[in-house]
Amino acid sequence: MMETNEYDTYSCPVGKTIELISGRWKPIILYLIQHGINRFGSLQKKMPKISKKVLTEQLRDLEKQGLINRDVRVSKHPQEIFYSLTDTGLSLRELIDQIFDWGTAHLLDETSQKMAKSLMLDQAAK
Amino acid sequence: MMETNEYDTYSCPVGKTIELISGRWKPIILYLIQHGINRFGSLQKKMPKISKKVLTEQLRDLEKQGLINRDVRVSKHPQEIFYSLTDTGLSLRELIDQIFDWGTAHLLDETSQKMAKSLMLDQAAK
DNA sequence: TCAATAAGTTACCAAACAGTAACTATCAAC
DNA sequence: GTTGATAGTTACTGTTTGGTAACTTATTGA
Repeated sequence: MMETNEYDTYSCPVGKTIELISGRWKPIILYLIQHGINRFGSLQKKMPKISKKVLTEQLRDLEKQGLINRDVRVSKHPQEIFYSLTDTGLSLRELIDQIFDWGTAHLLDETSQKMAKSLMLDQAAK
Repeated sequence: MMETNEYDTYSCPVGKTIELISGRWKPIILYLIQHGINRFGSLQKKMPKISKKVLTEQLRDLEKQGLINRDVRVSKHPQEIFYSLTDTGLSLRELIDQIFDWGTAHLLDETSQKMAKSLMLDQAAK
């Protein structure tokens, strides 16, 4: 077997996958969109600490990466924009759930444990 | 059910888990250590593009995070240092394998596919 | 016509992260 | 006492990421 294998970040599927969701807010955004929070404004309300600029950036990224769709309804009063998960985005969410499970099992401080519980109720009610 | 849930990156177990492995080289380092590449020098040989500084930083990080052990053998000629996975590190590797599977299934360019095949041989031979 | 709402954009700033190149410390063998 | 190996450290630089605050565009309803 080849002993001279060389490893680089550019050819590592793990690194590339993590890149997809390593924006500070991306896992949360994917989670919220999957749960029907699909407007710019309602996403902002759920994440009071994110700025418009960064929210726009991360949404554009996710769109470019093929994880979400951006649909404009021009027919309405002020134009309305709806975000939704693509198939790839949905399958990635399943992976993120596994990451979530590992995290709640291994990272034990009070804040994240509290969060974990409230999220798990949501998961159970899916 | 509370509709006023607010989401923040500091209380998200997914974000925290991803932080553990979001150093540019960390998934690869964990992979190599698990496969017996456990010396500073041999790690460097497998990742020719990493600098000593960054390799040191990432190893120190992984140690602080409780994912690897750093053992010094002073008895020997030039002092020898051996890295190994902790239990947490090992369980994280299993998660990383799932991320790996998702990545190889969904990210299809030639370089990563080539890499994927060679890594899968290794996995099969575990 | 003027305020309100939705969904941004722009300019600017600070911290985090990755990288290069040169230098260091320790010991053993020659 | 100098060379070579192992495992770093230091100083400096450049890029990426996230953040603030103010401004913009389009449309509708009072």
